[in-house]
Amino acid sequence: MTRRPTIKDVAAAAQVSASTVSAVLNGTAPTSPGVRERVGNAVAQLGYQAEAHARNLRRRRAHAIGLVIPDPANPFFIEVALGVQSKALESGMVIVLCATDEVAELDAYCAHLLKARYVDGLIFTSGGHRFPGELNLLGSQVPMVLADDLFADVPYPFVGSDNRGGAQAAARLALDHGHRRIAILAGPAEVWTAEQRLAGYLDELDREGLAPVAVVHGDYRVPSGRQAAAAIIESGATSVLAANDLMAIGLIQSCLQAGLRVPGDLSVVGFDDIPTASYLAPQLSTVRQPCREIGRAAMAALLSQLAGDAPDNRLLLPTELVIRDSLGTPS
Amino acid sequence: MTRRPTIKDVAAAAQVSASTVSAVLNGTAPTSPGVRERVGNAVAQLGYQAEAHARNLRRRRAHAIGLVIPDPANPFFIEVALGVQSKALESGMVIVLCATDEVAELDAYCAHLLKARYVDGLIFTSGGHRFPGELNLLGSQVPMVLADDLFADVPYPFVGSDNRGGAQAAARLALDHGHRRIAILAGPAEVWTAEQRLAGYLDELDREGLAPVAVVHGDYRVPSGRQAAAAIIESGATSVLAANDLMAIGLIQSCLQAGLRVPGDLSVVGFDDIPTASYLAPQLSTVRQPCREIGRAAMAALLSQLAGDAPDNRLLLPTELVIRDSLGTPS
DNA sequence: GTCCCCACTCGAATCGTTTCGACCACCCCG
DNA sequence: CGGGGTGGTCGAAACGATTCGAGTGGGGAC
Repeated sequence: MTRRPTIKDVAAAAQVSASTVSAVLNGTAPTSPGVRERVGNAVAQLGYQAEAHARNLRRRRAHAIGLVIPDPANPFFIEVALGVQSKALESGMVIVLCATDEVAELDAYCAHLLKARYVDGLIFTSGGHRFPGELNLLGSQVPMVLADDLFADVPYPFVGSDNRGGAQAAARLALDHGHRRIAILAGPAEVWTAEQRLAGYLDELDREGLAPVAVVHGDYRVPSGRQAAAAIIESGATSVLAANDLMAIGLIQSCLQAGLRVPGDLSVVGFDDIPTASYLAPQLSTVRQPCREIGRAAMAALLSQLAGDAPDNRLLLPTELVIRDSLGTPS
Repeated sequence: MTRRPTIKDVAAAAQVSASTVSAVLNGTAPTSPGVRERVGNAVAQLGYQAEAHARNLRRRRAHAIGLVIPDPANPFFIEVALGVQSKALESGMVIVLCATDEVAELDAYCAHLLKARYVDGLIFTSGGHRFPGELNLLGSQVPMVLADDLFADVPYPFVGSDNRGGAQAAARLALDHGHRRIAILAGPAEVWTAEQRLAGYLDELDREGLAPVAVVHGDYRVPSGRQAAAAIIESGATSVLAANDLMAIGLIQSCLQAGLRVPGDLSVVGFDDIPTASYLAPQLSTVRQPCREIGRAAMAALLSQLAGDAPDNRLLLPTELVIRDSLGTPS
C-alpha cells in the first residue's frame, strides 16, 4: 500500500507515540536524544510531511496570507509581491494571490478568504484604488498591512517609501540643472502617494521661491500621461516632474509625436523606476522606490501583528534618485 | 460569546442536525424546502461560513493550486497569472503564489506545498527555465499543467500559443514589406518556444527560397538583445525577427545608440506584445499571444485533470499580428 | 531515607467539517 | 394489504494533526 504516511506511521516506525513525534517535530516539549534520532530516521525513511490542513485546523492558523493587488498592470506591484514572497519563504508562510482588475470581485474574494479562515491576514497594495468596502466592514479585526499607499481614515499599519522626500529630490535635480519653468504631472487627487509627491515637488520649488507653471492631474496610467501633454507643452515648461513612470512614458510619447525633443526641448523626471523606464529612448531619469524592501517589510509587519506585537504604525523607506537621459539643461 | 459560528451553531439555530446543514449547503443529499429555508436563514443571521481547513481535511482536497513563475521579471507571465486567477475565481479555487528568481528555492517550495497537500496541483510557467528536478522526481503523480513552454520529455498536459504560426506570420509581414536580407534574433537554444519560433521564421523564409543573413541566439532578456546588435548590424540585414519583445527592446536600444534609424535602417518585429512594446519609440510591431486565455485554459485543464478527466494533451491558441511602427520598407 | 521536582512520554480529547450507514415515514404498485 | 423503493434526516465515525493533563522514573536536596 502506498498511502501517504501519517504521523501515526512515523510513531509506529520510531516506536513512540504520535504525541511524542509531534513534540520532536515542533520542539514543543523536551525529548531525549535517542527518541529524536529514531523519529528523525523514521521521518526521513517514510518521507513524512505533516498535512497542512490537519495542522492548520488544530492550530487555528492558516499559515497563509492574502496578497491583494487591485492594479496588476502596474509592474511596481509585481516587485513588491516578490519582496513579500521572499519574506514569506523565510517564515514558512504561504501567499494567496488576490489579483484582478475587477474591484468588487476582489473585495468579495478577500472577505471570503478571511471568513473561511483560509488566510490569517492581508497585505494590501492599492495603487490609488479605493479601499474595499466589505473589508472595511470587518473593521480592524483583520490583521492587515497597507503597502505603498496609505488611506488616511483606515487604522492599519503602513509600509511605503518616502514619497515626499523622493519628490523633493526629483525637484532638486531639475532645479540643479537650471530649470525654472517647471510643470508637474501629478497623480490622482485623493491618493496619498500622489499628495505626498505633489507636496514634495512644491516644497522644493518653494525653497527657490518658485511655483510650477502648470499642475496637471493624471490617474497614474499611460493614457493620462498622453492626455496631459498638450497642457504641459502649452505652459511653456522646460521640465516636467511626473508623479509616476507610466504617466511619464505617455507624456514623452506625445511630446515626441508633437515634434519636441526630449530632453532637448522638455526634460522629464519620473517616479517608481519600473523596468520599462530604462528601456525607453531617452532612458528615463526617475526616483527609485525600494519595492522589494517594501514587500519584505510589509510581510514582516504582518507577521509581528499576527504574533500579537504592536508593529510600527508607519514605516517609510528611503528612495533613490536614478539619473539617466531624460533630463537636460533648459535651452 | 463572540466565537466564530460553527456548523453546529447553524444546526442548533435551524433545529436540524449538523449533517443536514452540510447536506443543504453542499447539495449532497435531497432536502426539503422548509429545512432549506431555515438553514438559509440561520446561515445568513449568524454569518456562517465553513472553515476551509476542516473542510479540506475531510475532503482531502486543498481547493488550491500553486502557480509557479520562475521568471517574474517577464510581464508576459503576469498576464498569464491574471488569466489563471480569473478562472480560479469562477471555480472556487485559490491560487498560491510560487514566484522567485531563485530556482532551487522555488523547487523545494513547490515540493513542500505538494507534500503538505497545501495545493492540489500546479500550473507551471517556465519561460525557458529548466524544469525543476525535485518536481520531476515526483513523476507524473502530481497533477500539473505546463503553460506557455513545453518540455519535450515531460509528460504533462500543455497549454500555449501557436508559436510557429505566429512566427510565420511575423516573417510573412517582413517579406511582404519587401525585406529580403532578414536576420533572426532567436531565443535560448533548447527552449521549446524558441525552437518553434525559429522554425516558423525559417519555414516562411524558405517558401521564398530565402535563408536568414544571420541567426543570433539570446536568452529572452533585454541585455542579450543589446549584445546581439553588433552581429546583426554587421550582417547587413534590413529587418530582424526577434523571438521576444524584451530582446527586441535591447536590440533597438543598441541600434539607436549606434546611430541607426528604426525602422528606417533596420526594421524589427518582436514577439509577445508586452505592454512596454507600445510605449517605445518606435512602437514595436509584434506577435500577440493570448496570455489571459492561456492562463484560463491552463486552469481549466488542471481542473479537469483533478476531476479525473484526461485533458487534451496539447492546446495551442492562435496568435495575432500587431502592426505598429517598427517595421518599414527596406531602404 | 524521604520528598519533591523535572525530564520525558503517553493516551485521550479536540479542531470543524463531510460522509456513511441506518432509520423512518410515506407512497405507489401489484 | 404487504413490500419495495425513496425522499429526508440523523448520529457517529472519520480526516490527521496538536495539546493538555497525567503518569513514570530518576536524581538532588535536606
